[in-house]
Amino acid sequence: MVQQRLLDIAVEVFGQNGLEGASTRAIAKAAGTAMSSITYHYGGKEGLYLAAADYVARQIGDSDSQEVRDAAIASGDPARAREAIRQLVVRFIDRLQNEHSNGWALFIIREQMNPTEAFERIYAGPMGENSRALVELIRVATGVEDYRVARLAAITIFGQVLILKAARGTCHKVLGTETLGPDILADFTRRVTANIDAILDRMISERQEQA
Amino acid sequence: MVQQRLLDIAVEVFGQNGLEGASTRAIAKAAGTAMSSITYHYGGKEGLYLAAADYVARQIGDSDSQEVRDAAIASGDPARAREAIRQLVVRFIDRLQNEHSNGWALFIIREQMNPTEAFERIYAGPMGENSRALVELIRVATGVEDYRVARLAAITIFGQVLILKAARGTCHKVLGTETLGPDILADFTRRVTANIDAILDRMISERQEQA
DNA sequence: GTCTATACTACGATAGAC
DNA sequence: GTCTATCGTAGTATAGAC
Repeated sequence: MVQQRLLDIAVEVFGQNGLEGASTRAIAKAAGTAMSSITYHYGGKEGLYLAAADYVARQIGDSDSQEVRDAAIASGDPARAREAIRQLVVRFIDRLQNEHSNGWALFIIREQMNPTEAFERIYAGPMGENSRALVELIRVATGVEDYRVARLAAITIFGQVLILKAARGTCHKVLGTETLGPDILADFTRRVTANIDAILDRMISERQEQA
Repeated sequence: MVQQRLLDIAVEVFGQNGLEGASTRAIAKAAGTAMSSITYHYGGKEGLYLAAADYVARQIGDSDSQEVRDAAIASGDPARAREAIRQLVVRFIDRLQNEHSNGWALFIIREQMNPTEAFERIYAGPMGENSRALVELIRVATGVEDYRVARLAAITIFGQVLILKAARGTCHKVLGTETLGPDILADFTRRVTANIDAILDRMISERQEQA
């Protein structure tokens, strides 16, 4: 299907070059169609960009772990919540490792530099749900009720994972490797999950001190 | 001076729109000069881009804390190293809060998406020194000798700070605010420094368990 | 629906006046 | 050194054939 091919390639090219850096000619050619089909199907470059954003928003979804998360939140059990956080993060790292991730990951990061309506659409989907779920899981796991505290913690946890894509160059330089192989990524995952454990424990201590 | 104005604006515009998204016409106009002066002084758009990268590389420098770091590393004192890490991170957050930071911060993040020689130049300067210093400080603070462990920890620490700029849109959404005011940033700084303490403690435990 | 033609705009580079 | 004028190229959009 032409539209599907256009979307796949659009996410890739927009993610790599941005809205202005990408050319509709190149996208159409890579999709094996004429440039005017972009106008026909999406009304133009910006329409394709927004459609690509919607497509990305859908791709982020991860129905498997959603049930685990919701159940953990509903249970109110700190141990289950902590395990759900770990699972959420590990799955996210795995998906970032996937070859297809470069497209949508860069698309999202790039979009946040000059936010347009595309980001609103992306965040309106599973990405926003994941964020809110992470905050709730942190509250359950630590007993911290203050939303601001939980939200800030969620951001620092998310940042530890995101840097793999957002500052890939720095990661390569620091690690002294050209590529991030499976062994390094396994160590990285261990580091992040251990960090999360340490942070959650610290938050519990903070809460108890305050009381 | 024309060249200085050109560099300042180039960093801003390239950071916001990227190499291909930016137009030399717009940069020249904002700098109050003719477009051909870019050709004259820098040989063209790419020359200006590289010059802007060098300019960014210089701006990152922070001679004040450099001495503190080097002294802490040389001392071999875990407590001093830990304090130096905290100072390094706090200063970095402060500088990210600065209004001028949007230019160079986005410039660097964007450059890492499609790395060119510009990133090599930036990393060859204070940015690389800071990275290496952070790794060494972590080794001193925790007693961990394995470089890979220290490097991975450095990346996760850096990521917690970087997300403020790399995923600003998500931060705003999660926190439910349009801007990150000083009070939120103060809480954020407290969260990150507490996280670092917790992570370093955890690393020390890991080392002792392994022994 | 899809492609080819073409119109129109904006870009970067360059030449030349001063 | 700095500006104006101009060229060639590449971009998006659009009209019209099929």
